[in-house]
Amino acid sequence: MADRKPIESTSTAQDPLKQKGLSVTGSRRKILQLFMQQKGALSHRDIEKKAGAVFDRVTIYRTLQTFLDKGIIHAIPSAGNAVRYALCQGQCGPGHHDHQHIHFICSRCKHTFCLDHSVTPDLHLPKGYQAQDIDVLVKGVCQQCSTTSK
Amino acid sequence: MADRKPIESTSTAQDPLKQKGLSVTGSRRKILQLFMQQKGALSHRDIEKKAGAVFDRVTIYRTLQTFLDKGIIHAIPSAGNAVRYALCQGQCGPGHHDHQHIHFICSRCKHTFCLDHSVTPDLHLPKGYQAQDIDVLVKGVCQQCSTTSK
DNA sequence: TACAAAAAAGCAACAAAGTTGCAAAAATCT
DNA sequence: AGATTTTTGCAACTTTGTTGCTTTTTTGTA
Ligand SMILES: [Mn+2]
Ligand SMILES: [Mn+2]
Ligand SMILES: [Zn+2]
Ligand SMILES: [Zn+2]
Repeated sequence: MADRKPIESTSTAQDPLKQKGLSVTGSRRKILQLFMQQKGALSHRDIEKKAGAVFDRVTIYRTLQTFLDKGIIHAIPSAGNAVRYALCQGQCGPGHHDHQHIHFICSRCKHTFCLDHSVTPDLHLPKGYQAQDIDVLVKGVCQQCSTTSK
Repeated sequence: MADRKPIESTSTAQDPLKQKGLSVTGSRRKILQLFMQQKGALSHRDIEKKAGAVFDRVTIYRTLQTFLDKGIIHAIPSAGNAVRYALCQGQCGPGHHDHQHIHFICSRCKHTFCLDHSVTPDLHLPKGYQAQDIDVLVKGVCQQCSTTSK
């Protein structure tokens, strides 16, 4: 007896990963935790840095893909080559994402935020175009940056 | 005399490149032409393929950057790693882009379109957030794909 | 038209981002 | 605790994007 401590599970069944039907591993725990500790969205690169050199790059890619598949995180498009990811709010699940909020990209601090209480507006599309999914990206100055300094 | 044919210039001054203050070169001509022949948006990759192996990859990157700077094309964000580009409509210029249209990404044919006569809607943002620029991305089925077949 | 100056293209080398197959390790199930 | 399934790490590779430098092309001017 004495040590063993498989992965440090609080109780057992109410693990958020378990609930989504995922096995609980160190990298998944850590990456999920990073998202939860974070106000803004994270890129693959951000995670690599924040996690330290503990996990392989490939593991991070695969974990992000798994989280996407299970409806735990969603991808936020970007010009430039830096897709970012953020936690889903609740109605998402395996193979099914449903987001109605706006994404805000601060041109000062460069962070990306989910504006959780915003709603994507109704759009008028030309005849023949059928919308399935809408992403609204707003670039500007975030709350933090517009109050802090200048 | 006989041949020389510097770059095949129709008349001289009314070249769209000249008008934007750019020198006229083979790659700029060709790439601009590709955009004009095209209904949808083009990625760097698309251009590489359509241009054949005539131009160096680096030249294409630099040409795209130049066109962006001069307000000739605009970048369309994307999840996944494939930023696309499309011609600007007119009010754009050096260091200044102003677009009010919606971008439509067809999940069937995978093409990206500028919906030129659409308008980005007014948004209600939380207090403290100041919008500078808005991108609306709609994923769905395009006109072509929704009439053609099925 | 010819020449000098300025700009762009091509090349090479590199950096960053993303993918795949496979063997070892860890998590789960019984 | 042991067998089974899943995930991880590693290596090798592809794709995408960047930078410095030299050669070539374009442009403006004589
Ligand atoms: Mn979001
Ligand atoms: Mn457009
Ligand atoms: Zn900010
Ligand atoms: Zn289509």
